[in-house]
Amino acid sequence: MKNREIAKIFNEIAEYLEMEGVRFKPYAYQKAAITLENLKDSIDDIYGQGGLKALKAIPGIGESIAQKIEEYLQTGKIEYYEEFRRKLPINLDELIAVEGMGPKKAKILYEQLGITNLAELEAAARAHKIAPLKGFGAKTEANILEGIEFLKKSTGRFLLGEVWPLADQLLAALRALPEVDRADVAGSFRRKKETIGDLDFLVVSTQPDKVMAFFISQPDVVKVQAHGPTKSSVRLRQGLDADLRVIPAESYGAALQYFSGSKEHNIALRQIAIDQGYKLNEYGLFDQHDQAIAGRTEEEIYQALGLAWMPPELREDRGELAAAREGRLPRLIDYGDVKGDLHVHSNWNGGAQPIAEIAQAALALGYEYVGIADHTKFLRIEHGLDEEQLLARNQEIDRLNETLAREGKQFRILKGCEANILNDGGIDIADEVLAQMDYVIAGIHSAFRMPRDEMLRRLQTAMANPHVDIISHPTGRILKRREEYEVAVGDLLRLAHDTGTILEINAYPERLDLGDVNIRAAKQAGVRMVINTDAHHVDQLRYMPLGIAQARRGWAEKEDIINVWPATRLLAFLKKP
DNA sequence: GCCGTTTTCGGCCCGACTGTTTTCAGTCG
Repeated sequence: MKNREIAKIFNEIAEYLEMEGVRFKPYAYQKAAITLENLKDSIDDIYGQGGLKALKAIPGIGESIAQKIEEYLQTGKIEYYEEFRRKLPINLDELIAVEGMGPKKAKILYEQLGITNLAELEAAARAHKIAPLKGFGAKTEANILEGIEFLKKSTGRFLLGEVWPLADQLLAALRALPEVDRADVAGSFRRKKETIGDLDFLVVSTQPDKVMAFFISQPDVVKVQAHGPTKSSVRLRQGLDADLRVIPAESYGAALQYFSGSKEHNIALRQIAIDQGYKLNEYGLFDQHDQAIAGRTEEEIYQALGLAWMPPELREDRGELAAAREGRLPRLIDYGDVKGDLHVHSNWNGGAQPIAEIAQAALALGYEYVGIADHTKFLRIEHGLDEEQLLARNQEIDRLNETLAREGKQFRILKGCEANILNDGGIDIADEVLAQMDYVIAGIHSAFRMPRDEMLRRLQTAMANPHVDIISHPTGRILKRREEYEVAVGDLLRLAHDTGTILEINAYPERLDLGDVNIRAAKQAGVRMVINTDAHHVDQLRYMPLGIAQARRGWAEKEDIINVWPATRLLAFLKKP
C-alpha cells in the first residue's frame, strides 16, 4: 500500500510549509494525508482504474495534490518534496518527535547551528548552544533534553496499533502455505503489549527451507539479517525486525510458551518447574532423566505443572501464576464481547462521516448501539459544538433512530458528547443541555501541566457534576510522546468510585489510556470502565480490539466493562441527575 | 491547496499555554 508512504510525504510537506510560515496549505496537505491513511482502497488501484480524475474525486484531494500522487506512483518521488529536502536537509520526523519541538524551531536550529538530526540536537543542547539563541532560553534547552530522554526510553518500540495489521498480514500469508501446519506470532505481540519491539513468528513445517525462502521474499522485507535452516531474521520496511523460527511439532507448545514471554513470567514458571523436579525450556518440560513430560501444546505444559492455561495477555508475572494454581484466573472479556462504541465523532464536529454512516458501520460490526460523542465548543479546532448545535444534532439522531426502528433494526444511536473540563473543573456546556444527552463524556484537552493538587481539584469538580458519566482518556498520556498528566491514579480512582463516574479505556493507538496497569487498579477499586475508540472516521471503529486487548491485560471481566452490557443495562447504570 | 444547493473567490486554523518576550512566536489539542 502506497497510501501510507504518500501520506507520510504529505505530512512532511505540511511541516516544511509550516516552517516557511505558509498559511492554509499545511492544513490541506495534512488533510490529504489523513484521507490517504484512512482510505480503504489502495491509491494505486484507484489511480489505475480512474486516473487523475478518480484521484480528484477523493475528498480533500484536488488538482495539485492529485498530480503529486500521480507523480509519486509513476516515478517513486515527488519533486516538490525533494526540493524542500534539498533546501533543508534535516531529519524533520526525528526532530519534531521531541515534545516542544516543531518545524519552526527545527528550521532556526538548522540555520543557526546546522542541526539536522536528534543526535546533533542533543549535543547542541548539552553544550548549551541553544539557550543563547533568540527566541530560545535555558528552559527551552532543558525541555529539549527532557524530551530527548523521553524519546530514548521508547526507541525501538512500535505501537501495537501499527504492528497489528502487519502481523496479521504476515501470519495469514504463512498460514496459507501448504507446507505450513501451524503458525503463530509469539512475543509481546501475542501478549498485546501497548508497544512492540519486534515480531516473532513460529511455524511447524515439513519443508522449512521453502517456508524460509517464502518469508524472506515477502514484499515488506527490506533486509535479510540472518538466514539459517530453522531461523531467519529480517528488517521490515516499517522499521521493525521480524524473526521466523521453524519448530518441530513435538515441542511447538514449549516454543510458543517460551517465545511468548514475558521474560518475568517465564522465569517464575521455570522456578515452579524446578520446584517440582522438572526442567522447562523452549523444547519442552523434562524430568530428571531428561524424559519429555510435555511440549506439544501450551496447555499440557501448564497442566503438567499444576496450572490452568492462561491467555497470553496475563503473562506478566503479576499474580497470574498463583491465580492459575488456585483456579481463580479472571474470566477475561473476549474480543467479540463489546456491544457498542460510545466515543465516536461525527461530521458535526469535524469527524469524517455523517451519523447515518457511522450507524451503518457500527451495525456491520455487529454492535447493538453506537454513541456519538462530538467535541463541544471549547475545542474550536475540532469544530466543537455549542448548545444549539448539540440539540440540533440530537434531533438528527432522534430521526435516525425512528428510521432504524421502522426498519425493524435492533439498534440504537445514543446521544453523547465529549465535553471539556475547564481549568476550574467546570464543563463547557450548560447543564440543561447536558441533561438532554443519553450520557456525557468529559475530558481534559487543555492545561495538562497543572500542579497535582490543582489537577485533582479540577477532576473532583468535574466528576462530582451529576451530568458527567464518563471521563475520556483519563491520564492524558500519548504513547512514546507525552507522560500522564500530574495526577495520582489512586486519587483518580477513588474519586471515580465515590462519584460513580466511569473511566474510559481509550483504544486510539497512540493513547491506550487507561493502560493495562491502571485498568487492573480500577477494577480492584471497583471502578467501571468503558472501551471506546475515539474514532474520527468509521474505519477507526476497528481500533476497538486495541482497547479490548489492554482491558484483558488489566484482567477486566464482563462486570467491569459497561459496553459489553446491553444498552438498557448500560443506560440504567449511568448517573441520574 | 481545497472547497462550494448561502460562495468559482474567499474562507479555512482557534485558543490556551509556555517561555520568551515588553507585545509575541511556537506548539499543542
